[in-house]
Amino acid sequence: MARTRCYDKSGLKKGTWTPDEDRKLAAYVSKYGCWNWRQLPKFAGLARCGKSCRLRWLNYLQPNIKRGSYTKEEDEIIMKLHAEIGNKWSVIAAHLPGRSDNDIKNHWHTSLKKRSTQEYSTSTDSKKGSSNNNYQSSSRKKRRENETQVNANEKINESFQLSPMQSCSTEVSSCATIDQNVESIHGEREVFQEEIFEVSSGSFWTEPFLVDSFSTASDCFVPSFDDHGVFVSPFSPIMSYDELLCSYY
DNA sequence: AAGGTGACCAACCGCGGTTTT
DNA sequence: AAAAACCGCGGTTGGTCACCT
Repeated sequence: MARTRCYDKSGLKKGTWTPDEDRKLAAYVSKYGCWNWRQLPKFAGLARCGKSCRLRWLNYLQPNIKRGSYTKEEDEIIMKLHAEIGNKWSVIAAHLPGRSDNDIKNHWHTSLKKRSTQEYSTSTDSKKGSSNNNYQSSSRKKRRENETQVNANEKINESFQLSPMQSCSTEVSSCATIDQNVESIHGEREVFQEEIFEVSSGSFWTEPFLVDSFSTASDCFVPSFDDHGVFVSPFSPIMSYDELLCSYY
């Protein structure tokens, strides 16, 4: 499913994340936390925008993220909550541990929405006598045009039924077992040959960024500075490659 | 076998809200 | 108080796979 690689005007990479990028991001966030998404990619050695990093972390690299098919129970919860609160994916996600809002949103659009409209139409079509299935169009473009129309209609309906609810999406920073996530996503464990990332700017970040064995939550990092504004390093001395592998395995 | 279409999913974009300066 | 920076959310797009004709 590789998206074509491309770079935008400012040289930031777009498109599919590579295993290497995942490792860098996972390692960085697990070690230092996400104290500033916009700055993070620079220090993590990634040519990505902060938004992209945040999305990747929240949806795929975060510990305990659940991938794969939805259980019947999960489907029911989504259907029920969606009927109650509409497209509040982050709220719905909060009720489904391990599922990201993006994932739930995709799941809704690809399967639950159809089911939902089918159930709706079976309950009303006995009177109307015709199908309102919007997936009959012959081309993707037409289908999307139809979906846009459906969405507009849904919005009108939702505006009458939405109740205010606070977003409670969790900002992460549990830091365990990131490497397992990366591994499971890419289906392989690659030997790390380039674990030490030299960071180019500033006294703070001239410390090399070391991907170690992905430490625990307590290691999450909040930058601190001394009285002179000089960064106080949380880093331990650089490990040798052998030490690194030992700690990793 | 090849082309068309639907389904799925990863990722980008724009906007609004919140926090910081 | 205002502007800028940042964050999070929801909508949308585009690539790939699988199935059908």
